[in-house]
Amino acid sequence: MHWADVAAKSLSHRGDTHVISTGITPSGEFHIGHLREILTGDMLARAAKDAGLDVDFIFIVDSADPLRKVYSFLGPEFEQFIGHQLGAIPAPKEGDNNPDWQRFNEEGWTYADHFLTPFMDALAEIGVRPRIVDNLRSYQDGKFAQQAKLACDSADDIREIIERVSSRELASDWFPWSPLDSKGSLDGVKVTGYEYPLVYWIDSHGVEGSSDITKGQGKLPWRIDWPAKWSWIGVTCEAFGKDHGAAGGSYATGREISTLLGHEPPQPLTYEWISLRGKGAMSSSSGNTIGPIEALRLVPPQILRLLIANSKPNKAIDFDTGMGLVTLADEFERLCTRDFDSEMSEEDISRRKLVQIEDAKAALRLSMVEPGEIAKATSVSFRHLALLAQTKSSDDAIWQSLVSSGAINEPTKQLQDRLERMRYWISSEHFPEEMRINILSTPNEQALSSLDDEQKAVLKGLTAALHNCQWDSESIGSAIPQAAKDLEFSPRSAYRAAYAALMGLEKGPRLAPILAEMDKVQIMNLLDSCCQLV
RNA sequence: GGGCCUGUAGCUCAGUCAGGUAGAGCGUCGGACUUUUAAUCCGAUGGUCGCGGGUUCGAACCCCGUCAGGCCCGCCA
Repeated sequence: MHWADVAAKSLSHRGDTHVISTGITPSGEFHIGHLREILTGDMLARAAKDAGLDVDFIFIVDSADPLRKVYSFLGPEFEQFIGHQLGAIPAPKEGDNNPDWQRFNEEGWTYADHFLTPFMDALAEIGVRPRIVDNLRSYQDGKFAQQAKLACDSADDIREIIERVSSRELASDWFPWSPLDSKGSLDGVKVTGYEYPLVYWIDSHGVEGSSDITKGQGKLPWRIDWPAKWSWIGVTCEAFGKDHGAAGGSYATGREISTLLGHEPPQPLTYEWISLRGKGAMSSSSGNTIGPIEALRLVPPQILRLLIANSKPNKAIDFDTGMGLVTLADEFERLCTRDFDSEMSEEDISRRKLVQIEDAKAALRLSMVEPGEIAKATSVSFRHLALLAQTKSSDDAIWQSLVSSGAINEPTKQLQDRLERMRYWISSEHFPEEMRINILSTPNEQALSSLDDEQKAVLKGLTAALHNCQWDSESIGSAIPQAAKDLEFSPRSAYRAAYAALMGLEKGPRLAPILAEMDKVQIMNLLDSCCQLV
């Protein structure tokens, strides 16, 4: 059974109504690692709905978290906001990346909005539409009031849980509430007393004050904030990264604190990280990232979904924006054309085979942008489209080629969309070299020397034929095989010779349309030089 | 130091929970397509299941140990 269906089935044993949650801190540019968080949750939510459960899928935006430091993508003026909540400070402004006070004051446009909005747009395109829970607003609206009171009343119990489970010692003045100081920062504030609903404090400037825990004048520390959310929202299942999932991590303390707060801990689903192939783990601060938005400009959303659907959550994904993406995309096409039901009804099918077919079927179902959407193959592989996009200058020429070869009747919107992404991909640094069409500028002697006498002879005839040939795709296309036929050889020898001379390869893509797009004089010079060498 | 995850074909991974003849895709190789050849179709190739013990009629799977990689026990998807 597919991992999402397994998890959904396990959820069904707990009850019929579920709140499946995910959460991310909008501290910087989102990357596809974050996409795994939310897609894991989305797929689980869909699987649970398919299993007949009543599901509310939510995305908690941790806008109450403080700015930790002045990241490399921020202007120096952000120094003043360290420790301030992401949903309460201005966004970086285009240009100098310093705080955009104007938009902040006029529209209330915050740091959190700035990073969240493009991510939400990408999510919509990928078919993920969770209910958004803004954490800062929830605090301000008093949603945390009851849990915050319980936590502060049980400060000693919570301290005991965290110290025991994470085997870490808490400071003597530790308190389960982080008040905002006189300047709006959560850093360097010492709690001096508590009398519901007020927490008394003294800040790093020596200022004293009080914080009302029912009105969001501060927040719960992360390890309590999380279970408190589970409690007031009623979360029954949450997908989270392996960092939270390890023994002693925040889930381990969270589940005990959750019980203390009177809420049954949610069913966990821990997932592994995504790294960029050859570049190690994704990290916003090192700039080693690829955003969901950029990934979407390369491939259609279904393929991004397949990336997640195809890997069990506990498997690390090494995201490859080069050949790996071609393989993934072609696999998606293949899945679309398969008839799973007839495959499964085959006689004498092994249990192992059956599992494989089931998983493939489920992965495809979960890869659809719209739940329940029927997969339709485009009948044009990524590989083939990459080739066409490189050899034809206009889109119309590509559709013409595909129609005349019988691959399609007309360019669908899906195909047009795919071609657009393909053209962007080809122009990007991610496009793999081995897919790129390269016509040599000087002869490749090694490739030429591998030709046999027959092929060498054909090369000369071919060169002569092309000299006299009209320079269009059709004429070139007939001149190449004809050169071999004139010498009573198989057309294959002409192609073999042409690839060796023009590209230094044994085989390659359709030559005629490529040559037709190129300068005849340049090609003929290359071929003439080759003829002199053989 | 304590704990979690991962290790299966050249590559990406199923299969481990409920032990029963080692699987898929990609790649590679071969064939077919005689004006196309990175396409498509057909076929083949490929693994001491990290290593060592144990339990069992039987172990990739269960148990013990061990090696390697990643991660957690401040913050992090």
